[in-house]
Amino acid sequence: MELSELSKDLKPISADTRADLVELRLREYLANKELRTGDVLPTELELSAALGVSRNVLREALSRLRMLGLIESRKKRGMVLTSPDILGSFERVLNPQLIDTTTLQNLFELRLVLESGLADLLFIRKTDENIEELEAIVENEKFIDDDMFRVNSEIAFHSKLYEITGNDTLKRFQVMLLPLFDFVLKNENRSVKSKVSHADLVRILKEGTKEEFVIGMREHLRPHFELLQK
Amino acid sequence: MELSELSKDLKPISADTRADLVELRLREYLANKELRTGDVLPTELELSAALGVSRNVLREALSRLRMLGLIESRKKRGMVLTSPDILGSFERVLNPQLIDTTTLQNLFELRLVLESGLADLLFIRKTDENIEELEAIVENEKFIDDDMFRVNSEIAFHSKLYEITGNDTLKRFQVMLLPLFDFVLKNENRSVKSKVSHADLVRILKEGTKEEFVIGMREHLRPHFELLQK
DNA sequence: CGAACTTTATTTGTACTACATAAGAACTAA
DNA sequence: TTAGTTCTTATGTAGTACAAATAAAGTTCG
Repeated sequence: MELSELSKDLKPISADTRADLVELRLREYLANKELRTGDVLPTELELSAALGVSRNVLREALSRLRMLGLIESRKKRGMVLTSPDILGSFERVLNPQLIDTTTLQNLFELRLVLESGLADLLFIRKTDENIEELEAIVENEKFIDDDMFRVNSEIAFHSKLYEITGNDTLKRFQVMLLPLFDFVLKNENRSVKSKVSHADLVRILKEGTKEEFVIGMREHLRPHFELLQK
Repeated sequence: MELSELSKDLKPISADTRADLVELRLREYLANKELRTGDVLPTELELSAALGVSRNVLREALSRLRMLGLIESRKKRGMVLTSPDILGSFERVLNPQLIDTTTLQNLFELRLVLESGLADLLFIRKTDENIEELEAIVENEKFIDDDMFRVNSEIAFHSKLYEITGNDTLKRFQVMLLPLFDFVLKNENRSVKSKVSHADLVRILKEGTKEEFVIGMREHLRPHFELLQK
């Protein structure tokens, strides 16, 4: 049984350190007090006194919040709340070597779900310029013979799709997931080709309907989904 | 201009503290040494000596890695690498009050993209039991008169869909996003009803084809997408 | 000899002190 | 009023000390 599966039934006994508790309390404090971006927090001395912990422990907790982008601290002025970078923390954790296989599988599925669902956003946000860029990528593919270049082009095409959505969060998310799927991409080229090519997708995006694109994209991704069914 | 937009062009000057640098170095260390789950790290004293910082600073950095779930530490034995909970850090940051409006919008779109793309996974993983549960939820909706209960049922239905995918990461992600969209759900009921109801979706899932479901789900979500187009 | 128990050594967890550094705030002088 | 200086305050960093837990070594007794 996978570790991630197991830990659902068998939660680790709460060996919480003071820093863990303080971090929790601080986040509760931020939420309950309904503090907003720009508001200033009490000083470290006040906080550590109120919480009954050493400044040391408090700072370990604050260090975490600082990493998450929840707070920034400036000398003399104190600490201020900031708008966190929601993907920043995610990025730090995406080490393929450490993520268990179940989660990797989940993320791969997640990517397929995302790409299947892009159609509507694409049709809302597409521009002539975007489509030309896609066409350029497809045009290049004709002359590619090398496997590595083919993978790169594969990535370029799908990346461009995300870009067209105009959704930066989505786009960043995709970029972060890319390195996780190196091994998948390597198998990809040897597996059966889709009936629907990149060129087909671009044509549909340019002249077809959303419905056609949804079907087309699903067909394009079909080989991946078939891998899942085993 | 939004803060998140601005900070792309105008990156904050690197006021990195020692803890920031140490955190970075440690993550590089983990990646470059190709350490894996279960491997043990040097002791705090060794690390702080090697990095040339006080144990204090080192511990602030370690505290971050511990929060991310990258490491766990046990007395006497030292620190061991662990498989991080990739969504745990995400969860800590999802404070609706702090997330800027652009990102909130992006996340809302992300949710729509996900639900549009669920079809394939649903058809791969659906079971008779699951469908019965969906039918039960839909059956209940008939007798609901209260707005709050309606919202809850709306949530229950869509949550169940995620559940059927059998993808825990996806499911957890959805649960985490829920509280962000309270305000959207409140408007939702007042907006135009979809032509495709929950009952329709269940029927398609039970007896129809994937293609029909994709179209149906898109139609069901249409009111939301129309809000985006403004 | 070996199993149960005790001691030791080591490593993390917490607290406290001290001082450096930056920067707002208050004050002073032209 | 303005420019410059000093004062004050809050964070950043270092170091020491000790508590707590526990793996490992050592000891006792059957």
